[in-house]
Amino acid sequence: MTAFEIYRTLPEQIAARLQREVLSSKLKPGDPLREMDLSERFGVSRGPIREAFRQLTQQGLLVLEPNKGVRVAQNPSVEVRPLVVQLRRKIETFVLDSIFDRITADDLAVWDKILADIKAACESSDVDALTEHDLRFHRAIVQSYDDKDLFALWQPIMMRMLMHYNRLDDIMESYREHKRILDAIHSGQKAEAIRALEANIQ
Amino acid sequence: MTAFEIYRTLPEQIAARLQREVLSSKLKPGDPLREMDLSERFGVSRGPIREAFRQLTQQGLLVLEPNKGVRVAQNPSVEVRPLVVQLRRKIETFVLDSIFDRITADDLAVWDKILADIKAACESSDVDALTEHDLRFHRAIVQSYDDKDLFALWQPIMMRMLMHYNRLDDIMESYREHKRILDAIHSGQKAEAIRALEANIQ
DNA sequence: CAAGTGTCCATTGTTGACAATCTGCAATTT
DNA sequence: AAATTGCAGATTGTCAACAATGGACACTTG
Repeated sequence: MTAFEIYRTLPEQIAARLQREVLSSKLKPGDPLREMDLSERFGVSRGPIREAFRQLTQQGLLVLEPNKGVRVAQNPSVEVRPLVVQLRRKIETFVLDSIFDRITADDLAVWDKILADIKAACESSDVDALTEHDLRFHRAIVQSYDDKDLFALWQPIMMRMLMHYNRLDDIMESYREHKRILDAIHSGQKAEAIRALEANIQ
Repeated sequence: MTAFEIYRTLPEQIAARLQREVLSSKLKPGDPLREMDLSERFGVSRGPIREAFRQLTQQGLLVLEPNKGVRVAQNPSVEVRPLVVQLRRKIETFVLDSIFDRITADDLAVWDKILADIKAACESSDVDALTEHDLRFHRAIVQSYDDKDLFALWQPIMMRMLMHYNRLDDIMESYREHKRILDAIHSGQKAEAIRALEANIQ
């Protein structure tokens, strides 16, 4: 189902696990995370846990208060959310516009595969899986630009949009939106692809 | 000269010191930072150093490679820089537009004080001081919106624009640009203030 | 009884020792 | 001679013990 991913370091593995739990609302905004609990759970000392906390804080999923520990971040305020949407649109459309003529068959094959995962998640109404593959889809596009700075700026914006993913009444609509993007790319319609991408980001 | 700032934690103090050295190009892109060197220099163990590294990595000033340590980040690519400028404009104009009618006399007094520091830096052609006060100026505006998410998204964008601050031939122009912003705010001209702010961000 | 003070306990902050990993160079092999 | 392997030193990764901090609750004090 999900592509096998390699994590080089212990903290990365731990951060990935915790990321899932936050994005799937298994961990809810405001929930405290205690270093010792997690060090027992993962069978490591507190050092790697702290490093994982650092990574997730950078992504905006956790907030850190000195001497008080970390908590799951609150959702962005309703006032700021429209701005976050605009920022993400600017970045992702910049990427798609820039790379459009350099997209390879390999790129598309990967994206098609992720689209299939999105479809499967939608058909089984698995919201958590949809969130995960939605993230994979857009991350794959952004990373195709291959610029560390761009990715570093995009990631915390994306994370803030993914927290509590419940925009759609009809979950299948998410599949259709992503399919429109890839269909347009397949047929070389740049403007239409960008339009479909923007429509998906809201 | 510079307002006294309180840092709650050891890593914050260390991060602030290193931030200055990166922004003033005392530390240059690609320079490696070794944990043990810094732990000796600051008289602390490696733990707080690592935490400081984490904060600066989040800001985009350092890049971390597992098992290889951290280096000073490279400047953003010329292709990405225009996008970074647009993102920063979107955020700061959003803030100014949102808070304009709620700006207090206290806010303005603080901003005027920073403007005076900018003026002094320009008059003495102190580029490092100008960078510092330029950062303080815009940070003060963004923080007046009082939203953690907004600030967290803005900071790494700002940092990437500040690395190697050498946009201007005439350094005094920086003072004039900031003065135009505050003049417009003082006289209640919102549209003009936003225009001046956008002109300053490039 | 309200406001302030002190103590205890849970939790994070810091440290130094040890383990794992990477880099550069020299010895070896083909 | 070119490529590969195997050390040795430098550097980061991990750990467990100890110190410092913050919050809750009981206690004093007016």
